[in-house]
Amino acid sequence: MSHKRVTLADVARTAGVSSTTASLVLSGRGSELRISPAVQERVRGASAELGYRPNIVSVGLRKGTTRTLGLVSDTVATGQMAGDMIKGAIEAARDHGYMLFIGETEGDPAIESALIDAMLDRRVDGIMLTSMFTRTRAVPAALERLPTVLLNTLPAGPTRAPAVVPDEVAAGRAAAQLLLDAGHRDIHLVGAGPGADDVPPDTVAGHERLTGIHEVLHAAGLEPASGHLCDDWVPPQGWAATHDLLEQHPRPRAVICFNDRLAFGTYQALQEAGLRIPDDVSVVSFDNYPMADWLRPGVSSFAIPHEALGRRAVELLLAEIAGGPGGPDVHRLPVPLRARGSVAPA
Amino acid sequence: MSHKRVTLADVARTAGVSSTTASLVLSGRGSELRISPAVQERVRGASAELGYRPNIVSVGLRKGTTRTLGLVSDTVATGQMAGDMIKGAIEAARDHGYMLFIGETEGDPAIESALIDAMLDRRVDGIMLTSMFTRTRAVPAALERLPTVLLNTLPAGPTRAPAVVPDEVAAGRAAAQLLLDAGHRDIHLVGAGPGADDVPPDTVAGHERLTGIHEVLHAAGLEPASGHLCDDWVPPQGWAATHDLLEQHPRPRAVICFNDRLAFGTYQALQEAGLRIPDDVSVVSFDNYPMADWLRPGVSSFAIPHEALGRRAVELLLAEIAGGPGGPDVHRLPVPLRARGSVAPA
DNA sequence: CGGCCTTGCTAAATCGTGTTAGCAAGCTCA
DNA sequence: TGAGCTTGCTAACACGATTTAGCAAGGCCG
Repeated sequence: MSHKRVTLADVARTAGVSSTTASLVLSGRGSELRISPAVQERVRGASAELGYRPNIVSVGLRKGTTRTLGLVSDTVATGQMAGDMIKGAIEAARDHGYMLFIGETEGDPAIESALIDAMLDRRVDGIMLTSMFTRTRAVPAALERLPTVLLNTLPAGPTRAPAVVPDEVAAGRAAAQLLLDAGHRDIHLVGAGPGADDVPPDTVAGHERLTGIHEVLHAAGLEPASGHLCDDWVPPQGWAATHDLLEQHPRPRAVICFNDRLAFGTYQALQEAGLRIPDDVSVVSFDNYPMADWLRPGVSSFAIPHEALGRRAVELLLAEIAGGPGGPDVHRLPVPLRARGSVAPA
Repeated sequence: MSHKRVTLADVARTAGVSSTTASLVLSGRGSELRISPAVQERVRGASAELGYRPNIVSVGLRKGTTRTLGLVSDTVATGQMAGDMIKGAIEAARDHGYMLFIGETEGDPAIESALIDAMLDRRVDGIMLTSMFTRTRAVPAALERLPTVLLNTLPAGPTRAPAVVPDEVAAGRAAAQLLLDAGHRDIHLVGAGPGADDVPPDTVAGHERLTGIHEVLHAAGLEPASGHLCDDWVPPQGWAATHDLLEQHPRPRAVICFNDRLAFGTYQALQEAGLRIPDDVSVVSFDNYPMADWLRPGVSSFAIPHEALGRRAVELLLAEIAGGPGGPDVHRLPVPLRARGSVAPA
């Protein structure tokens, strides 16, 4: 608290002009309003010399804009996904001179509402509504008049807000195609399937990945060789599902796991059964967690572009703030394959 | 933009009083300054009826306090650790009516400096300097006059800022003691050791855990049976280190892995060598990643209290903001054991 | 010579709140 | 009865920027 921050009035005094003049010069409207080049130079010099930085709080009061965005998430503690998505958002925001408030609702509507209020109290210029697993949700009424973007989330009802999500259907198609191209015909599913409705509740990813897989298999005149629904996609369930699979089909040749944690369980079960990857069984998976690299051999996995999702959401939000159209478009980002050693020809 | 937000002046007008009176009543100084109960009631009624919420930007300009904190991290994308620590900080902040700016430096001093400036521009009330792996760092001069707390980080030089870190020495002691209590005498180390200086550079956790392990072993008249330094604590290195270990000692009985990712690699190598956990080998580890639960059997691991660290940092910061002492104390939080099935009697 | 335009700058209002100083009315009391 | 006190409230300024309106000086022109 000792040193006071240098204020616009200080700059003006040093340059020997009024603070109006200083403000005009520093906001670039100097020439437009006929401030002489000599004075402009003096103001800029004083500003640089004193190390002047405008007080954004004051600007916020005057202009109603705070160069601040809010990110409302259901949880930020879901490992890599959360981290990368937030990282992308933070970086994109910083690139444009914005800062990010981050809040967490734990799925509680009361907390969410309080959080949104807290952000509105601080006059954020826009808000991103995020979920750490892709899902569908309604947009709170309070946000219909503030620039808003849905991140990793699809709107439940009609809304002005655009959405940014990974293109999971395409990823599902690519996963099935990858195995078909390797010559496999009997493709087992761990995590969801075999029917189109055999997916964990409330998860968009499961539904869309399965849709893509079905599309490609049907086009080739095939059905999944088997499907094993898991309601929580963690290694123990992947292990159990693969265990079931092996009882019905002792020598599977190709498995699609619905994410890398399931794949971890699948690896454990296959290895305990004495089956080698990829020589005996080919495995392909989704998410591209760090774990995909740590399994032996690494599992080929489709990488959700978390960082790009966060980045794109910020860019859409800034466009909306700048007065862009901001239609309720759904932006689907590609989910590229990270090939490792888990797929071999049939 | 359509509906204007309701302002203090609106409340005052509705209640038929001056905005001074409304301000006094709503800030609780009404009785102190002899506003009659009847008027106080009217003001509060009007405020509730209109749904008045003070404009924090304006308050910030007037009082210089924004009810906002900054969290400056080297990276937020390091999985669970980052997420939980940030989650703890966010929740503690919210509990006290504060919001959190989160920024990421990627270890670049220029970005860090720009980030701190951006937060100062927005008049944060205090800043937390965080690292996602425990390390030592200097406090930028710009922060010596703003309330500051180091989170998961120790100060390199003299500073006013207190620090919050996990008590890694105690965790190291407890790990060694756990194996000694189970009757083990030959204890192998994967990730660091055997000598006190055999630690990855710049990591406080490695150094302190090793110190604790040494303390307990020495007190029992023992030395580590072997030590295997890994410069990056990831599964492939854990696998390689354990591979080395098995060449020197084909039948190890007890292993301390310096984190769960190393333990993952150790599991892989032990299982490939046909050794069973815990019947043949006991394994204990640190960090308590989700992965610790996913290994079969789960690995007993010392849990870094990430959420508590974040929470405590916010509490210290708020105490400092409230004018507390804010001495340069180092707060060490306990690192409790999460026992699973990876340790058996010798 | 008086009205009008241009040039180059500034005074003052504004955003929404907190805070200091003080005012009007009624009461007390010598 | 009038000085002084209490009660209950408000006017006005401050925070630090932006923005609107406008002023003074000089030149031009009929």
